[in-house]
Amino acid sequence: MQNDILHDMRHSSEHVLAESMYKLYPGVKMAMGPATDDGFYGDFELPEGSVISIDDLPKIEEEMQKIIAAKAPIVRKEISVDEARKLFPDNPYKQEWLDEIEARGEQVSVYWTGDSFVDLCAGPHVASTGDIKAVKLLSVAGAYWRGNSKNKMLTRIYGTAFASPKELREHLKMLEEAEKRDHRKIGKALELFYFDPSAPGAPYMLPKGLKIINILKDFWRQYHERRGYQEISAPILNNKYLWEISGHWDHYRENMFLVKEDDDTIYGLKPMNCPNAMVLFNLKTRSYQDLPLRFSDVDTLHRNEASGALMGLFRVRQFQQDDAHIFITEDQIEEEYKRIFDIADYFYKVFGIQCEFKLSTRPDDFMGDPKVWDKAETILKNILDERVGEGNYEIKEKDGAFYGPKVDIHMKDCMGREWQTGTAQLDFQLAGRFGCQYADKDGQLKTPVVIHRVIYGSLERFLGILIENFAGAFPVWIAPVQVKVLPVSDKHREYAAKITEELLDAGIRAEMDNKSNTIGYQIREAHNQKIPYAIIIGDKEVEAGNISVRDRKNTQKNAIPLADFIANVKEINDTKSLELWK
RNA sequence: GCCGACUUAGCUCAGUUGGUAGAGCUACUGAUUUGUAAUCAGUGGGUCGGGAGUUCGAGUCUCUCAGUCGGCACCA
Repeated sequence: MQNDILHDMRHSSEHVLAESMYKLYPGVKMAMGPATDDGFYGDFELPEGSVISIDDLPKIEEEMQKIIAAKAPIVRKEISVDEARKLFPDNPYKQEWLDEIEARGEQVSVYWTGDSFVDLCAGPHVASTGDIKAVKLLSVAGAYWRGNSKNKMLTRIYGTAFASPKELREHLKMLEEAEKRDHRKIGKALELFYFDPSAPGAPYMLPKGLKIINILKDFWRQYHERRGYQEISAPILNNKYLWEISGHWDHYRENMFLVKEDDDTIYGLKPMNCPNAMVLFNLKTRSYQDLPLRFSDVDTLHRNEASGALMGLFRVRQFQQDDAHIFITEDQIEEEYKRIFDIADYFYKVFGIQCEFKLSTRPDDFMGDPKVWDKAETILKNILDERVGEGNYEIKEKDGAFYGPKVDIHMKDCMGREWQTGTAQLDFQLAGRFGCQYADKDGQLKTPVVIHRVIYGSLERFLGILIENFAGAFPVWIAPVQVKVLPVSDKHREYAAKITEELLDAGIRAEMDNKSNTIGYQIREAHNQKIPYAIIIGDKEVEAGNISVRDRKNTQKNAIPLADFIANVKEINDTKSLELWK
């Protein structure tokens, strides 16, 4: 933890919150509550019939301020389990904690706030409630006891605390600013995509949003074809029996959209592309000399995600992955992973977006040969150590899929929430289930290993990430409209139209409005739409036969030849530069 | 799916303790022909997410369904 005192203050704030809750809601049961990276929360079971909403927070905060103003000492006491049990006679949550502490044979510690409040807690804390300098409650949510949906849902109150009111204000201001980058807001303002209540979780792509998706796809396609990937396309609907073979019917059916043709015939909308890639592998007899065999595809997938899980473009029910399934021998794992990392390195460098790598290792319910698993995990670790650096990536122990270990890439949204984008998963099982085989050098038929991999993750989610990272001001090569041509008055329209045509002929995405608005209005619009360049055409430009450019960062270049501008945009575009000028 | 909240013109939002809806922008029309972040005037446009109920009367209260938002759970 970077700042221990801040962390302690937040933890103590949580105790003050709990004490306030006991005062305001007699009968409430405090379950638990920690400090987090940017605040704290407390989970409570409210008395029968009570509800807390965000409107109740000021009242609770007021109570907290009283406790803070009293400068009550916060004191640690180590006591026996029996003593502790007597302190929380009516609280099943604390009793459950105590059961576990007792089972582990650990020392019980409690923290007293003055003599009015006590909580079971390992600490540490600040010395006095007076040390809490600035505290604010932020939101109310539901949360399952111990994170298990089979348990009772508790009421969680989120808050944060800072070393000074100024820092708290700055933090709140920062949150406010971050919200403006929300891809759902920008997507609406820039007319990129739309969600209709008739299709929850399934985005409509508007012309500009689709333009971006297509640019991402073109880039992906071109880059992968050059690196030995062969693109395929496969059915969206497959008969149930295919999903039985793949195992999805047993393990993923509740997340699949099913289509019933008649009582005996059920089809499933594909939630993943893998089974179809297996079908195509089996189309003919494969040789070891065919491997690695790389099938890529961007088919549309459907997953019936829980309604509460949906979130803009980040969590959808219909999406496209920049998918690929690579068939390899066990000996080719290292080499192929390196190739995938080469691609991933380049992609993420191009977009200039921060990402984090995570390695997920063998779970308890794994399938296959543990020796093969160990070898594969070692290979992945070594590659990550080399590429990302030892300690610079997270190892999620036992978090791999039952069929193989995986490397995931995560990116953050405007509010700091993490989303998985890329992933490269080893699969020792699927090819076997489909009876995929290749003839090896020795003439023996062997089952290939499969790598499932995506770089963007889903195009929809990646678009969301791009929007939030650039706040809608996309790099030139991605911008749906790169240049807006603005005539000062109607008499300049003819020349402006000619300029627009020349830009379009040069392969630059340019447009001009048919409406006659003042130049000030047009500049404001172009700026609000985050269009990289606005070309201004007035008397001077018509006379001199040149153009004036104002970019979205308000850099102005007057009276420059159109050819020079075209050359600039082309170079910025071709090099995928994040700058506006070369 | 679970907990809480929200859903008013194309968009962003106002609508006091229930008495049959307002603003700005957009759109349309007219005038203006404009030199760097919104030219002026006029005209349209909602029955207040859907349904049911309470009431003499509901955008405003209750129930229900849907969607959305913040979390939780889920995330092959």
